[in-house]
Amino acid sequence: MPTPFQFELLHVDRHTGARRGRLHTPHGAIETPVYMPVGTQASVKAVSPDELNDLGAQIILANTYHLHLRPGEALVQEAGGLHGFMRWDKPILTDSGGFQVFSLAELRKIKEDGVHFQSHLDGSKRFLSPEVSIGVQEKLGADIIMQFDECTAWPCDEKTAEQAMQRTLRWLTRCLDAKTRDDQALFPIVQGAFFPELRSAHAKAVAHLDVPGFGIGGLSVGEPKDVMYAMLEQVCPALPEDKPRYLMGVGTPDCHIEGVIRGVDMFDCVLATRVARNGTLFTRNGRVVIKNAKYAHDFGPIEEGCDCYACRNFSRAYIRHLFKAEEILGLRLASLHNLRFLTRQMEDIRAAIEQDAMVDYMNEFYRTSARGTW
RNA sequence: GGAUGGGUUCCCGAGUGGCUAAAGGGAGCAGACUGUAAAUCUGCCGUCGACGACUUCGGUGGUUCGAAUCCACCCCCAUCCA
Repeated sequence: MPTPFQFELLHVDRHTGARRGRLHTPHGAIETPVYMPVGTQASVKAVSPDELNDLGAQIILANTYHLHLRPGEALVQEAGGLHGFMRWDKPILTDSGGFQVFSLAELRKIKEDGVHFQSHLDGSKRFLSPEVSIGVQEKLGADIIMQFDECTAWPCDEKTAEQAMQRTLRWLTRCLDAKTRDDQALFPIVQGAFFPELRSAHAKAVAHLDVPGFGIGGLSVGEPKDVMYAMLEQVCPALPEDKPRYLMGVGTPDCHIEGVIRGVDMFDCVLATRVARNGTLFTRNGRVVIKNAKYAHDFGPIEEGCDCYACRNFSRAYIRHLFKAEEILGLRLASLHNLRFLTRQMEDIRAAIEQDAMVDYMNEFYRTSARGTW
């Protein structure tokens, strides 16, 4: 019986170093590399837990800040935690609210003690700190919880980056001190913006800690992809091999591949579901904007050979019609397809790593959808 | 037959002498979206050899330096009265 949150490194691709692993949690094991759908408000938008299960999702995210505001962690706890509340019995990861420090920039004020927010719902003043975030996350009851961090923007000057990094480090100590449950895994988050020295320094500063895994934050916030990849090359080698690495907020299929070959094990991203709701579909040949007139008479599936519910049953022409007519089924089908696309991508990546064939997988990927397509 | 109100760019609908190729909305077309304030947001939307030119506001003729806007006649639509 594996110890809680044990990470088994099952295989490393001989040519790229891509990792095939298994992370144990109280709600089951997660095969890595993994893509984790995002359900900010305890719901992956437009998709039911059964559907997530059917398309192969292993773990989903929820958000501390949003659930703290509504319905409040006390209610979720009363419902039996997130698992009981949203009827998802596989692993859940909650983000700490750190990203909202970044994305709700106009509505917050950062201090050493914590961050004062003005609620986007009713304008009321709210406060989030390492202690508050951990307290909320313990009530929400996810399997993996994240430290409260300070995420910086692109571009970012070095002084700001270092201050945010140092603060994130100090906040980590407070998060670890505030933590009381031992059935939840707390991941530190590596910051450092786009400065290689800061990135590796931060990674080294947390690498020795007795924590079950690591988040890599502050990336894919607008910087060129090559910059992000360069940062991963600083961070991953500095982290212990026997712990999972979670690249937060990424992303696109090509970023997943580039992340995996640099040693990333876990990814999450709203892109697939957001873009789906806006009518963009992922295919092996790149994005398909289904609303475009050229699909009006296209009676083939979104993607030939795709095993998702949408592709098995409906045509591009029909889904385009649903979007034009603003029928809710359209965005549901698109969401199901994109989520299946990414979960299948990870299934394929895992299989490729096991056979030391990650290079072949990558070459085939870039053959059908050239760099820049995404 | 009479009265009244109307006919505006694909549709609806502002505009009543120059600042009007003509508000606004819809439709249409295209783009964006990476730890979700997002079923959202942005752009285009008369034509062209396009920082300029040309053609448009039911039709014809007229007034005027200048008209979708004023005048005359005609055509059509709606409602009401006979």
